[in-house]
Amino acid sequence: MNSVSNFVEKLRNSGLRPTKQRIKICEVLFNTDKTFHFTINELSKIISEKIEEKISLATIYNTVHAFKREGYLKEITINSDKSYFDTNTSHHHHFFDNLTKELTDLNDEDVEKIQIKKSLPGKKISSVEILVKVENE
Amino acid sequence: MNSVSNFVEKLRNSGLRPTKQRIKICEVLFNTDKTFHFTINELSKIISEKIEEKISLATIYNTVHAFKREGYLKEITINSDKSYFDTNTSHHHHFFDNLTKELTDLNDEDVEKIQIKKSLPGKKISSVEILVKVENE
DNA sequence: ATGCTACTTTATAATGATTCTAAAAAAAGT
DNA sequence: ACTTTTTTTAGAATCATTATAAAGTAGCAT
Ligand SMILES: [Mn+2]
Ligand SMILES: [Mn+2]
Ligand SMILES: [Zn+2]
Ligand SMILES: [Zn+2]
Repeated sequence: MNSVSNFVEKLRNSGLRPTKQRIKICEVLFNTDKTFHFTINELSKIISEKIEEKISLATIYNTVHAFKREGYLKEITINSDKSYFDTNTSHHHHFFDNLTKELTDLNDEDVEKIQIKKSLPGKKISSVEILVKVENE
Repeated sequence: MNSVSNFVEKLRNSGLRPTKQRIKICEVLFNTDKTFHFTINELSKIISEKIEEKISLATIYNTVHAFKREGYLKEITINSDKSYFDTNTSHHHHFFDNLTKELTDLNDEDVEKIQIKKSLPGKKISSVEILVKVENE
């Protein structure tokens, strides 16, 4: 489904030249039918496991941030400890299990339409995101 | 409204003895009718401006975290850059203006009841929080 | 293809928030 | 007053992230 030409397009759109390292990063991020959540460190580990040559952290940070800027990745903020990224770029929400530290998608359709009855003068809403924290029953 | 005896109670409930430094921190946090949002660094600055003697960062961190643990403060996570705390401990949501970095309360009553139509097996919801990002009109 | 230039990668250093440490100070207990 | 426990504090350690600057590579024009 996602092939090198697709990665090249994503990189170019993000203002990045398609280098060997960046293509490798794309393979990990986009060469799957399932979307997933990751931290930069996890991504770095996945890359070093799957790939013979190592990619420096600086390159990974730069590439991930460029993709985020362009909208090919979303950043999810749960707590101040860690920054999570998401390859699911559709508008959606999250469950977070504080015990297992697991993030689960909560699709927009799975939430009754949210009505905000307050507004701020001179401001308009640019996004509404819900974080549902869960615990064991 | 909030006086020293009230601060002493909050400290004791949080497992802390009422020392001079901790009472000063309470005065900044709780000796006001308005609730507010702050970062630890901002709190540290406010304290050093309002008070002759200086309180070490370690003491401020420890005290704030003890209050959070006990529920006298809430932590609000907007992005991974900074950790915000909130003296408003009622269940509520937030507006965040990414330009001004300003946080504004959005009361529970100002949001139409949220219905989550999906559930995770073996898990129950412990909190639902909404973050509304705003931008200039 | 060759060379020129701009972009990229990388190792390493810097930064900044938070936490840890251990010694001095303060408070509590006897 | 003396002893023990708790607290404060300065400074060190840690850890994620960002910056730097030198060496490598890609794109483009000859
Ligand atoms: Mn924290
Ligand atoms: Mn970021
Ligand atoms: Zn997601
Ligand atoms: Zn608030």
